[in-house]
Amino acid sequence: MLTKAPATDLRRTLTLRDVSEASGVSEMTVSRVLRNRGDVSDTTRARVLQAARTLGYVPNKIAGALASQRVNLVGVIIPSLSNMVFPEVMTGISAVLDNTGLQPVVGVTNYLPAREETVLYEMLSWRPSGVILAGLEHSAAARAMLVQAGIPIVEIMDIDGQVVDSAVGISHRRAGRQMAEAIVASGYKRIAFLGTQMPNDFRAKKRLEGFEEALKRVGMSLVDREFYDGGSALLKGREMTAAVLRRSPDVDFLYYSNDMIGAGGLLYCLDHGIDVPEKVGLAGFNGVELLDGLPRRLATMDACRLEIGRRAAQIIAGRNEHPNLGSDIVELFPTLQPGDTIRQR
Amino acid sequence: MLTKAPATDLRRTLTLRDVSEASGVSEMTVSRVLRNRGDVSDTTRARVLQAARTLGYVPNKIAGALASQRVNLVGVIIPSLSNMVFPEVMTGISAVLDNTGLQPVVGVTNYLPAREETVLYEMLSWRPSGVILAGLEHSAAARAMLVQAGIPIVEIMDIDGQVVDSAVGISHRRAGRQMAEAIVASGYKRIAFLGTQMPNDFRAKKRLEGFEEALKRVGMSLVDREFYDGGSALLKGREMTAAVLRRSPDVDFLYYSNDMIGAGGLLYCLDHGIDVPEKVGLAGFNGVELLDGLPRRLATMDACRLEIGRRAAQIIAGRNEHPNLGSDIVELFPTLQPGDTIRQR
DNA sequence: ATCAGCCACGTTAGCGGTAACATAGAGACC
DNA sequence: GGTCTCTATGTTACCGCTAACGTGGCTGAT
Repeated sequence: MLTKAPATDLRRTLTLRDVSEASGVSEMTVSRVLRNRGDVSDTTRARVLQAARTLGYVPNKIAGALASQRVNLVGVIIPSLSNMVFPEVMTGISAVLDNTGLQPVVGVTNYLPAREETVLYEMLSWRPSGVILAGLEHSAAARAMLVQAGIPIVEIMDIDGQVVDSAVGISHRRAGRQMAEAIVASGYKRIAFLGTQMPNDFRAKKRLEGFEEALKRVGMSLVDREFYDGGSALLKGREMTAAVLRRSPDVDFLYYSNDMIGAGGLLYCLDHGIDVPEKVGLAGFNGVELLDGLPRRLATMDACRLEIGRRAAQIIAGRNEHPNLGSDIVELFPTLQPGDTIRQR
Repeated sequence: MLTKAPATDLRRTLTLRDVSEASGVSEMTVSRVLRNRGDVSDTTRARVLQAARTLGYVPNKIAGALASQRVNLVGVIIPSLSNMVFPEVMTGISAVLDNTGLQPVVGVTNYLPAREETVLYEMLSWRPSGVILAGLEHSAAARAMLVQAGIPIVEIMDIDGQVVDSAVGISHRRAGRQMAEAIVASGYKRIAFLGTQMPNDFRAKKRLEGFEEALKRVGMSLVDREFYDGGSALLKGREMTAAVLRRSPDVDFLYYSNDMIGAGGLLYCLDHGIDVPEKVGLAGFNGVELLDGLPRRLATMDACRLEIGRRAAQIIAGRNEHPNLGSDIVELFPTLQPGDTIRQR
């Protein structure tokens, strides 16, 4: 005969009632103790905590959230984790949220708008206290959900475009322009662009637009361009650089859409005895920590990633405490770090 | 005078009742349509979907989860995102879970046991369908929670130790041993170790233990060692390598605890005209993609990160579908990639 | 002594869904 | 035609917790 588990199955997950019975007070009092809310005498509090601890009780936030209509989660939607840029944004976000009782929950879109839509839908279905998401370009459905959600929304990284609610970022168009101006000012004449193929990396696209615009203003234009997608960025940087230099031996500057491929290009040039920055200058974008370890410091522009994360989290946290605060648009200004790969005139 | 919002506030978040009223059927039928469960006529289904879409209804998973006692979340607890190793594990996990209706939720511990404990507590309070977490070393409280939780638990990366429930990983001790054997077999005699300071990176520690054990077995031992913490790993690799070569000019092999500092060391050696691998050999650990772009391929050992993520997710998904499946311990075997930085005899 | 006021706790009624069961209506089958 | 079956839908009772309010007992001012 099968042994039926006893009525009080030891493995059944515990509820407030279990703690309440173990400590001889009502469920409500236990709830008050565990949330540190309302008046409870010290002796009762101690007894309840003791009971909860020995039982190994873990509150059920699902029930709590449903009852209180409060969820301490903040959705964070980013295109990629392997990028090295978003982990730093996350660091900024976590640093701020850690002091607020709010908690970030990450979703990754892989630069796919359709995926962004489903990730957003999933997140909103958990009724978070706010959403932080990268970029200003979203599908119509996603935008509608964001507007409808009735919670603070912060779009990060970029401010060149229309904002749903709040935003923290830099102008990538301006960043591209600034880099072009610096390159031109250093006397480079024949400039090539090497970048990502991804049609949905709108920020890289805007940088390129700004870059070309600034060139055009002084009567110049790109002499070559090369795109890639997928694979090891460092390796791709080498390969693309080789391809461009072979095809256009007379280029004197290589502008990369990110530091990783720029680093690959730099290593390639050094390997092949190309005089950097005299014969060929190089620049990337992002200011990733990795660059510190390269033989020469690549010219780049800091994308303010940590600060973007921090400010975005502050907006969410602020709106969470003071619900009638308005929306907020914060523009940050990246600084150009010339490094050792742009000629100093 | 202030305009009071009308009774039917348009910004109030929608419920099943709203959809039910808009489509003229009961809440239950709406619920069935939205979950694709149970019999619903095609005409009703179409009407309900239409209503839900035009209203912009987003289901409340909190209520759904409470009622159904089912949560489609899988907690994933990892030490760090900036590491380059965990993003790849995540890729493996996501790839498998995407086909199961389960969804990963990431928590980061920064290699702090106390933080692991709180992250785990937070996660369990949402009653996920499973937990995947890195490493076998946990605080007593964390271990107790894992045991109590009554859900599938998969510890990943490492299998040298005691498993709570299921595990997928490699033996880091063996990996260290294998690398030492390969190095010794290539004729190197004076070997130094360069690694992380972090007292809680137990896997790096185990690799070193295995490494030293294998050396000891052939009557050798490390001639020098150097540790770091924080900062750009690539740069630290350079600095540590410089320090070791200055202090012990006669070393002929540098064993790094990870590829990133190994890459820094490699760049340093190449910069300084040191003959690699004849005068000095180098090896790292992990098999990160980054290495493909370096001037020379660093010797390393693949940590099977993608596969670890996949297998772990499979275990969770399997247990989720067939609750009476047992626990499972999967050992994977990393392959040594000699690259160009170990002498070939 | 009386009673307001407060403290420490208990009671009640949901939160927004879903499981489980109930039920009306349309065929199917004898 | 009557019973049976099946399909499409509705009803009821929770899930585990918390907001809001209720209450007994003690304190201290009057």
